[in-house]
Amino acid sequence: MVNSQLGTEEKILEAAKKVFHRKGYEGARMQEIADEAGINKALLHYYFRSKEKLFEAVFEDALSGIMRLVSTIFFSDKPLKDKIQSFLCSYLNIITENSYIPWFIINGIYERPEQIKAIFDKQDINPLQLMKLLKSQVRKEYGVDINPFQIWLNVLSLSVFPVIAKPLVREIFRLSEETYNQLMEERKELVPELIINALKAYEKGEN
Amino acid sequence: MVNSQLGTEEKILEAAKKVFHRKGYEGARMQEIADEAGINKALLHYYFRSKEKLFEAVFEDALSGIMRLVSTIFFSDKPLKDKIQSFLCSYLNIITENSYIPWFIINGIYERPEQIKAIFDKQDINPLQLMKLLKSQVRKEYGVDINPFQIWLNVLSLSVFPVIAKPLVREIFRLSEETYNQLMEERKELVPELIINALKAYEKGEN
DNA sequence: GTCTATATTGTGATAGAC
DNA sequence: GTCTATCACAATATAGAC
Repeated sequence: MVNSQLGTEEKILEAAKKVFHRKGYEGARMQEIADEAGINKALLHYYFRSKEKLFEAVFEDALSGIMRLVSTIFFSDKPLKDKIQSFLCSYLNIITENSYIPWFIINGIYERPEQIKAIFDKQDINPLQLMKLLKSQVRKEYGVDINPFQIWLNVLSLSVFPVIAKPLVREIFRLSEETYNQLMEERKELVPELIINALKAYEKGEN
Repeated sequence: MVNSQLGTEEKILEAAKKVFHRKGYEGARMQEIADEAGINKALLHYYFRSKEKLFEAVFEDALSGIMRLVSTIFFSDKPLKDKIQSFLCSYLNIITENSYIPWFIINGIYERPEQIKAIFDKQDINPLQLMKLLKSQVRKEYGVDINPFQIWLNVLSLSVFPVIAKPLVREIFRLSEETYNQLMEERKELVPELIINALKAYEKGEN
């Protein structure tokens, strides 16, 4: 049950986030969202018309959140290593309270590719700008020319995958919640070093 | 429509793979599987009794495939870098024809945690054995003591995430299928180097 | 705006003929 | 073993009272 201080629309949105984040579009049930919000199904349709529209609102919220985080950090003027570390820390802290979001976003494009593509088209942040910046920053700080998409894939992979695969990895190796969180904590140092080391190695190889 | 040379049970299983891999449990429809197999719904139940059981067969197949690949490569006696590279190459080649499998497996534990845990319990390969081997191999080859889980997380992250996130990344940056595949091809060299560089850097730092 | 009741369709599963 | 027909129920969505 969601905080009853909120207006009805907000209550619905908060409930919908909880359910969609956890179950995805196909797995989510309007009834469950209504229960979670402490209202009945009819009101969901009164405010959002359809499951599809409600999902859209939830997805847009999650997407804009992560995009805002990325652009705030990576369009700043800190050294690259600091950016990567800030991103990782902020990301992991957000995820602590909302660990289903990364899966939810990736899952979205598998479940509803057309709808999600339309949502992306509405975003105003230009991701190619970020790649340009990344490329020039690497050239300036490390004196090497590297495909920025590869660096970005590395950053995302090392940051996001361990969060998404957490339930699976925990099950495979029988790791406690605590043990796994400890691993993630260590990665806040380890991942930036890994990526920067690679750039430095490249730097030496080039000269 | 699946190859009509196969027996009915095999036809069903192949059709079920196609549909479940692509849509997951919740998104899949028994009707669609029947159509894909060129038979009717009743036969699905005749052979597999329920959607749950059919899903179980498909999931076990996918899981045992990837586990067999991992253990074949990592329990061999090649140098670590060769193992990582072999894994990445084999993995990416398999994925080329079956690009939904990584998502399907991770998604499974979000959609059906209890069922998937039971399937894991039936697997006979011991993953902790692999971590022990990894740890001792790193100590022998690089003279450093590192938490093998971190190394393994890095290998998996850098190999698997770019496959899972492919539809999303392609959409965000408007990359063609061809361009993205080219990126992946480059990673067959890039990723092993990245991981090995990190170990070498650690080696120097320790001495 | 919010509720109850209901329409409508989708979907897993089974019965029973052949 | 395979099919058609159908059940039983779940799920989205709407009608209409208050």
